[in-house]
Amino acid sequence: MAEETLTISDRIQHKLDDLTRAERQLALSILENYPASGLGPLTALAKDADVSVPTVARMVQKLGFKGYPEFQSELREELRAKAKNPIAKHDTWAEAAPSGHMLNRFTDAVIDNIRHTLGQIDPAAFDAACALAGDADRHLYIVGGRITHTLAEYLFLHMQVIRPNLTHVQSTSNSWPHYLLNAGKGDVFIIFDVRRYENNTLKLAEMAHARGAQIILFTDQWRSPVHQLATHSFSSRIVVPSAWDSAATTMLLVETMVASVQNLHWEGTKARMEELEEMFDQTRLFRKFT
Amino acid sequence: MAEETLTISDRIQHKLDDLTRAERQLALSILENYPASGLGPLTALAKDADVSVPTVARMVQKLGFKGYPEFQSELREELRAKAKNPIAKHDTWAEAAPSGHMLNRFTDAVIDNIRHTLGQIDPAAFDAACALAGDADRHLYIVGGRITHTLAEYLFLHMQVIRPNLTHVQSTSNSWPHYLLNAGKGDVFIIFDVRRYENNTLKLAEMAHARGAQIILFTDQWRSPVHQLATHSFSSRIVVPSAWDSAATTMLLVETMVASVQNLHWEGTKARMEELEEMFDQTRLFRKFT
DNA sequence: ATCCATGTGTGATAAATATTTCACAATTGT
DNA sequence: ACAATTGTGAAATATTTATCACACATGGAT
Repeated sequence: MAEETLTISDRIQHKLDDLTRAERQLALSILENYPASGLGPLTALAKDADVSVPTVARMVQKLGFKGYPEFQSELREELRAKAKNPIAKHDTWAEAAPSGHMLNRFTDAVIDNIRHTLGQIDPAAFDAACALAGDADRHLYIVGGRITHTLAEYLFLHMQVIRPNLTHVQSTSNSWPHYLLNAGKGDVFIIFDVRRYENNTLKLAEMAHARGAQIILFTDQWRSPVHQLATHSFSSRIVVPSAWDSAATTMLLVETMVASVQNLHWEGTKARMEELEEMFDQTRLFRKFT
Repeated sequence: MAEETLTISDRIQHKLDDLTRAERQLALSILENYPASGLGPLTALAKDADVSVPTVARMVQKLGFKGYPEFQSELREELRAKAKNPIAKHDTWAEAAPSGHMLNRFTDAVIDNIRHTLGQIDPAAFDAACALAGDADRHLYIVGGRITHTLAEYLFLHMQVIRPNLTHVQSTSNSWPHYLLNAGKGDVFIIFDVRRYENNTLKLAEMAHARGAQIILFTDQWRSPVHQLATHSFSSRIVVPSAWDSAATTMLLVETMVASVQNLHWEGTKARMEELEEMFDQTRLFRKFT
């Protein structure tokens, strides 16, 4: 139960009555633009609140801090905590499980990854990338590595329904140079490369780039070296409590891209989907819906 | 347009390419819990990012600040401005995009899916499933369908490092009956089946079940018919604003399972991972870390 | 394989700032 | 007028910042 839910702001307000005139003036000034002003030097705060330096020093100790540095440090800690969970309602996700259960720890990390990742994405770049990916006049190559080829294939399977003229390339295979023979200016490569970044993928990207193709890169927070060649690159945070990295956030981006591209060409997509349905019916691949 | 819209966060990201390895590490650490960590003393920041003091000093100047104090002061100014501005909408994920943007709509849906899915999972069943999946005495078959085989393979690739004695089966291939010849009592099948549920997958599940194998099923909220044969089944919510369903939540469950199983057998996994690393080094598949 | 340029950490140090505390005078309200 | 509060100016301390020289590692080039 060591959980300290009292913010410094709360503590100040609570003590407001015990403070003297100048101290109250100072306290209110701190609350005025909280917490920024408390994070500057003591002198600046004093001038800002129009009180003297000793008044600040006195009040901070009156509030129970050992000194101004400690006060600041706790303010920062509070800020940290606040930035971490703006939607902290769900401290557990699998409510039946203890909060230390892997289900909750892992999900926490993934949600956090999503938040960080989305916060850093430039929507204009994303839209531009979707437009490129949806342009059927350009041949689209989708490239994945040892692990990421599963994501690449997932994207490929969906894009296949949306548009023609695309190829799935696995950078770890030794057949990819053949594909590049036909690639050229105006074509688009969607490349997946997360750590550990693969040599083959980089080589492939270099060749594609040399031929004038555009590159859309999905990578991680440390960014594959391919990003220097890429027209658009999107980096996901991928850290989770595991010996491996998480692909969930990248998957989210991929699916969002599919949804966006599909929106751009809804008429065509619809027709293609219906054709596909019909073919599935004929092959009896799926169960009739019951 | 005297409006200074460039946040320090933006500036850092923009300059990310010009930074060296240690500097980038520092920059990412700053962004990690922004802006709190940048408001503490330089020394603390250096320790936090695990870089040396001069590195911090060098980088802030590289970013165009006269010194660390100036950097901090601008950070505080930014925080002040942000707190003043009431248009801090926390209901969007990609803050730069309008709330109606696909990035935000899609992410909303996925988070919602995760919440619903996790809320309905029985942790005991999950743990039991992980124990089964980690039991190297039982042969493990991982089965996916037309789309889901990408998830199946993702799971397979990771489990392969954790334990021996496993096979990836694609239910849409016509070679799967051969695999079943060897399957028997005590073996485990992890099966992925989401709508539209595949006939082949059901048949495979029936045969596996008839031979006394245990089945762990990953399916969607409407549950594949396989669930009647399954020892444990986990259903994800998969609805998103798209013509397709989302696999992101299922991916989350899969990754969590990998992390859990890995925990059960950490010693063995560690040894296998090190062997794998060594083999990778020899094949030069990956770039050395720069 | 060897060498070189680059980047990085260490430890030390000087300079700059910040904090804390004094004593005392000025102010204020009672 | 008294007691409490506050500001002033200053000084002592403590901390922080900015550099430096140097050793060491690394990756790339020859």
